[in-house]
Amino acid sequence: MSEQKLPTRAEDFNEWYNQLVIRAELADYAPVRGCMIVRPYGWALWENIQASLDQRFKATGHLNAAFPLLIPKSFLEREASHVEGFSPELAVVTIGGNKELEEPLVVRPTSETVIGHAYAKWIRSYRDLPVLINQWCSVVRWELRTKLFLRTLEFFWQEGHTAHATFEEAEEETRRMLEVYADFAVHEAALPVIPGIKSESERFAGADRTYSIEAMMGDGKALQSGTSHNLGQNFAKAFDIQFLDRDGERKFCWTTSWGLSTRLVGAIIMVHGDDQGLVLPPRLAPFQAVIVPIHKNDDERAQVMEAIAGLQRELMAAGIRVKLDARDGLTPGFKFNDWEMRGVPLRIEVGPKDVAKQTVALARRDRPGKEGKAFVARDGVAAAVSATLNDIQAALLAKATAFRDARIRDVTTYDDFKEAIETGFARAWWAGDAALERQIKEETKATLRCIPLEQPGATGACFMTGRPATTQAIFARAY
RNA sequence: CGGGGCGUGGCUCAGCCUGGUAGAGCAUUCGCUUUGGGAGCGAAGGGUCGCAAGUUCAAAUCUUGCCGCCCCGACCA
Repeated sequence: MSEQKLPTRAEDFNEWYNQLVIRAELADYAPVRGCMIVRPYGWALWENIQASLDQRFKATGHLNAAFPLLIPKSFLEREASHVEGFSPELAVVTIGGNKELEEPLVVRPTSETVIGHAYAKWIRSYRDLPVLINQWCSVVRWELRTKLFLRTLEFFWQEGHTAHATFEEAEEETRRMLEVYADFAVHEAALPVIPGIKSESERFAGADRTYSIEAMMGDGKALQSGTSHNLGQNFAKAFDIQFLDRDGERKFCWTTSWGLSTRLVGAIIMVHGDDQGLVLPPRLAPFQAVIVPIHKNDDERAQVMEAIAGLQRELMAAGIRVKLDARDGLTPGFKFNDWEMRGVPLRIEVGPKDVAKQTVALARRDRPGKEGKAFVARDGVAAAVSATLNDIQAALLAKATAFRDARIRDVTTYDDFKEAIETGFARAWWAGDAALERQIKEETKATLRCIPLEQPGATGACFMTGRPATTQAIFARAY
């Protein structure tokens, strides 16, 4: 339950976020630094994200499996850049059953290695390929600075791991899953995202190519919201994943991995939330509509609750996730604020006047105050609710897209660039290298988020080097 | 690891400077009145003051050490 106002986003975006996560009851701090307890409301949101993604994974031919939490430390060391990338943030188990272990075990920071080990055993022939497996799990990375949902020591995600006979197939898979993420982000989470490829310096440790979807948060900063890696033959060589091809030759597989985490919950909060609290996209909201009964005495209460019972049945039958707030002793006003904090897309008020007039009041979360409130006929209300939820879903995407586009600036000079990243993304022709990226980062805190897949097609002069460039890149400060 | 802040009922905090019976608001429980935008009154329960040592007749308060958490920076999904 929430009793006071949040800081506004303009006042202190960071504090707004921290308080909102706690007060909307999405998550809480755990007894261990940097760890998070995902509360039922937050988990319900994650479950909807899972269901929606899982269905897409299955539709593209993937199966779920479960690989172990503990991995021999030596596994991590087999792929040179992988160990270099992850060793600083490993949690290592050295004692088991009171005895020092012969070989330390790491708590998985990601599962390429242990899955690579399994694939080496399972894959014999080109007929075994492709292998398309996903797992839902949590992983641990010993981060220095943490923040609920965005960066915690343990986080929940899915990681897909596939093996293919050719580079082209692996690349196709990598791009397909990036497309799945983008489609999910746009159509389910109402997050406009920019799919693109990472520069060498931002690449996953052990990948040949890393793709990501980048979203703009409500403060103009970027959040990498899903990644897809073409691992080439790096892990196949490290774990000896070979197959006998049609031509009778033994060859190394081409593997991919792709992941999307509970960080996406953070994206939803920071993109759609407003000064009243959370705003959830209807397609993912644990409750799409909340019914608030209004009554002054027992008579009214009986009437109203009876009307609501029928209403609730009808909405549920129409497939709408509806919550009845029958809590005693709280005023309607309190409940309005409470559910606004928790981001329920649509509020349905039912009072004595509604019962008498055969109406209900619908209040849209995305349009505060009277503007978003409408009285509709009780008859056919399920259709009206469904239509309104669709409207809200579309409105959230449109609003977020407009916000983002207004804050992407095409820049041609470093000065313009510095100005652009104060409020959003800078887009520019780019022909620089890793050293220049590092310099830009040191001077401005902005990083190369991605080189968007969608390019204007022309050429231009790199905004830093002046050299001819064939692609534009997106730069921003990022979470 | 650097900088900042904070540890006192479930939560937010006051009290500490200047040592002397542990406080407030919110929450909880009960009662009555309320209920279309964060209700009111009355009563009640609830605290090893982060841990340890020291100073003192006496420590939430002073001293020293330790631990933990949050925020900002470097590193990262």
